[in-house]
Amino acid sequence: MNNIPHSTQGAVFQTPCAHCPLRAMQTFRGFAPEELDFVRRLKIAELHAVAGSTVLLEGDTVTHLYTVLAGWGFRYKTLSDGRRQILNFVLPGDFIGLQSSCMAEMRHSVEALSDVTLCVFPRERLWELYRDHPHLAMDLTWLAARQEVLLDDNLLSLGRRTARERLAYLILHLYLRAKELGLAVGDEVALPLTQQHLADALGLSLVHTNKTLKRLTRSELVHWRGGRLRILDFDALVALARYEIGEQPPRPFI
Amino acid sequence: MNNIPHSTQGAVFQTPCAHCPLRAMQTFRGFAPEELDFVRRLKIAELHAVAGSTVLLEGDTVTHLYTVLAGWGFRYKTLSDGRRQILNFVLPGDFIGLQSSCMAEMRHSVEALSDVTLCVFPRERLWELYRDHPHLAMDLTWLAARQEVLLDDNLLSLGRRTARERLAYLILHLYLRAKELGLAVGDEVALPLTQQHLADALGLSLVHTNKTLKRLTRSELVHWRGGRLRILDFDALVALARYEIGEQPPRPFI
DNA sequence: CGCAGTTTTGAGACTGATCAATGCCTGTGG
DNA sequence: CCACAGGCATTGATCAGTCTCAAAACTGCG
Repeated sequence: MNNIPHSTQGAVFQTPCAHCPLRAMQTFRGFAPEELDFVRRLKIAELHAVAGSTVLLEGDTVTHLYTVLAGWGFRYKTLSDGRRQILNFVLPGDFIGLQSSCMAEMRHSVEALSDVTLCVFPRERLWELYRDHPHLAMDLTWLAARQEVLLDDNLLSLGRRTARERLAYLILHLYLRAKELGLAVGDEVALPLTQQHLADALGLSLVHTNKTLKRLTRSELVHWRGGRLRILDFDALVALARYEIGEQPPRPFI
Repeated sequence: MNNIPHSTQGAVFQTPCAHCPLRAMQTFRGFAPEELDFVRRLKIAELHAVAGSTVLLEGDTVTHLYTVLAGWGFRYKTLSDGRRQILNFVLPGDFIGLQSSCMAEMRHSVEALSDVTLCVFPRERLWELYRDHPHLAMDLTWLAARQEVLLDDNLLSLGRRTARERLAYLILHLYLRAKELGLAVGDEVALPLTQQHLADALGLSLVHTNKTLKRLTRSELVHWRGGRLRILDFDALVALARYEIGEQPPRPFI
């Protein structure tokens, strides 16, 4: 009982829900006391995934649901010959694993980009949430709907934007999401990505991604050095990407 | 009161929920009596959209939710210069408009491909559904999660498949969805699409789509004539597209 | 210092885009 | 019954964007 090992999926809650770092943020909506209480009891563990590790694997049968507490990750799928497509990036507040409730097997994988902390919820207790906390249930739907909006945007990008526009779009997207979570310092963010990740998210080759990024750098729109992204000309990026800035009411999370 | 006009959005329910054509299908799960009763009262109208008409427009503030009862449509987004991307196709049983519950404005449009019949639900009563019918609430989440799975697949296609593979994938996807709904006769389906629609769904130009389709026809994989699609070599298509056939439990719908 | 992973660069090949016609149906009006 | 218009499908020629291959230059780290 004593001397609990420092395992990846320990029984110890390093982060009590009452002091959830997400709740402190302005972007996220607060909980009613009884909701907080329920979520606290729903959380059965905290998972620490090391940078580069696979959190979920396509084909797995998953019995847990996760909320990202801290860190960056990405969802991806691969074709049988190894071609990989990053579907989107996973940031704090994102809910992972809902798909497993409608598909027998996981249809995508999730990998940690940085060290990632996740709250773990047992899938079989999801029913309790729906039964006793309709408000939280709506929040889950809200999160799913938001995912869909992001995927739609991405689809438009892959289908109809040129490489340059696509990269500008992705950069803005990442920057704005990071900023929303307070991860940006002025016009600068630390992105734990390699250009290979960008390429796989953009549906481009590594080489062409590099050349495109170089062009964006040379025209003084952005600056990318060793994982630090700096937005030099926000408006020009927005124009280039034809970025639509969508207003959102405060986000829920679980 | 008599002589009710044959309006697009009449107050008359041509299709009572008790005899919903979807319920008769094997793919869809049944309702408990009280659920059926609730949904029946939730449905406030039936909308008939003529082929080619716009059902929902990006930027609109939408106050209704819809279930497709019959017909084909598609969701799409456009860039400010007119480039259009079809996000996915909408078939009977699909639920439309959930996104509006998290975004102030619609982030995509929906257009009818054939004449389409939709059940109309008021958005503001969604809360009642969550509060009183947790089972239906889970169904909604299920539907949203399934959407996400489809979008993920699509994203992989646009990002990493070649034109040929992409087309094979889309054709299989459409065929299997139609078949699931009993819209296929043997290896043949009537698809109310032009090649322009295919192109916009695939992220390709019209010309290249045509040439690619021609190649698929010449190699005896499919046959496409005036809106009729015929699968000539299913296995070869599956292999070409690297199509993953995912098993699904019986679908819910609202 | 040397390695492994990443970024950068150049050259050439190829996929898919664009432009420009032409052909093919189907419905309409004379 | 024919002429014609409008929407779609088809084709060829050329062009541009992106990919692949190959190699070199960097970077952080043990």
